[in-house]
Amino acid sequence: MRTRLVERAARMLADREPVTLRALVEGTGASTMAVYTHFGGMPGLWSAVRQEGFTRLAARLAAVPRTADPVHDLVALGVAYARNALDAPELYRAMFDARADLADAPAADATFDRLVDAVARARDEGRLAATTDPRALATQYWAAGHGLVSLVVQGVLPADGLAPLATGTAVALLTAAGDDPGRCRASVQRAWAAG
Amino acid sequence: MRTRLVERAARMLADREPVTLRALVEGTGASTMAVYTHFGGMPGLWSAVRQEGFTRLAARLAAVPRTADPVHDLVALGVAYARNALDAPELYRAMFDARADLADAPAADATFDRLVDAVARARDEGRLAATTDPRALATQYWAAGHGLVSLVVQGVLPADGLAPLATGTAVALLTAAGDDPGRCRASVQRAWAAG
DNA sequence: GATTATGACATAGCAGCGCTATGTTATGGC
DNA sequence: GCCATAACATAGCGCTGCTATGTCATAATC
Repeated sequence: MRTRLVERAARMLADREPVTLRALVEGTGASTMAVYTHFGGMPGLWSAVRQEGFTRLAARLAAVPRTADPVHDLVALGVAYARNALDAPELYRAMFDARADLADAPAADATFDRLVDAVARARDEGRLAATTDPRALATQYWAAGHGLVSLVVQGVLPADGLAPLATGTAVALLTAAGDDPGRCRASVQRAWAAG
Repeated sequence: MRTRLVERAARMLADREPVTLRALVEGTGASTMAVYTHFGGMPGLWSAVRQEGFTRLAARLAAVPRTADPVHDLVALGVAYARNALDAPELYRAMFDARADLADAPAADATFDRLVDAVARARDEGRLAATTDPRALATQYWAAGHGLVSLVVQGVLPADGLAPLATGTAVALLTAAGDDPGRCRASVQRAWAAG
């Protein structure tokens, strides 16, 4: 029942239907109380929906294969992140909604650690400078990607402009971290072509 | 009356009070109808609040002095942008709220053009490569800044981590656009120290 | 095996929300 | 002087999330 409600909320979100208490339980056979017994209320439901969003994102990132090129893999994570967001824009907005509870942070941290690890690997394999702080670079990388994706999801930037902007920013951040410009650009473009 | 309601909404937003129709008009002497005669409803009020937010941002950016160093000025715009957001985080969130109407875009475009002009100047004065597309670089610059500021405003990133992350990203983007790394870093750090 | 405690469910109704229909009043043009 | 118009107030609608209360099935206890 719990999972059914969360999945229905995600479906309604994707269908751009307003997710209200009564509309949510309608069709499930349950009454409005189900939301309170399982989630304690609507904020609890939204928290569960965000967790679901991060779970789906984690699955996407886990599906990104590890190749011999760590920079390519790093960018491939970004591409998967962007595709995940654009495939379910309303869910992405819910994940980063202003009313989001910071208690949901662990779910986000797990996916972020995947990014930190990818940066650390690129550094350890010599593509990035040895002085690179994986956590700091991953944060810059993520924040830049989040900014671009947010603006696209919101309709401020056109979706077809995302790829060139994201590649430009990725190349800038990674070459600043010590990667060879030509090699970096090749890795980045290969990752976007594959995604 | 119009301006009074908008300013009161901004004040309530800053005070973290929920901005509801009845709470808004209470204390102004007006009734709930005032919101409908002046704004056509709550969405219209929010639109006006966002316009007010962009107006204040434009005033902040206009107050940034023009110096002999175009890269310094470019970063100074970013610093002013960040300070504006952190001084009124709820207003910033409202400006980029998911429910924001794209019809409010012109107000945002005006402030964005200020950034494009600053990039174009840096290019024209030889700090950035002649092939630099001011609009594209400004978009990357803005998206990265928006991503960082959004995460800080939301509490995901600590506020004291903003400066180093932002300087790192700015240096990466600007050196990738052709600026001399050492000179760029000096300009960036000077702008952050001044702001 | 009967009893009781517990959790999940349904029903009804609360206060609050944005909004609208209707009535009132003040201002400006003819 | 008359009236059109805009701005205001009042009352009430449908909806929201939520809670108080009642029902019922399951499981543990003696």
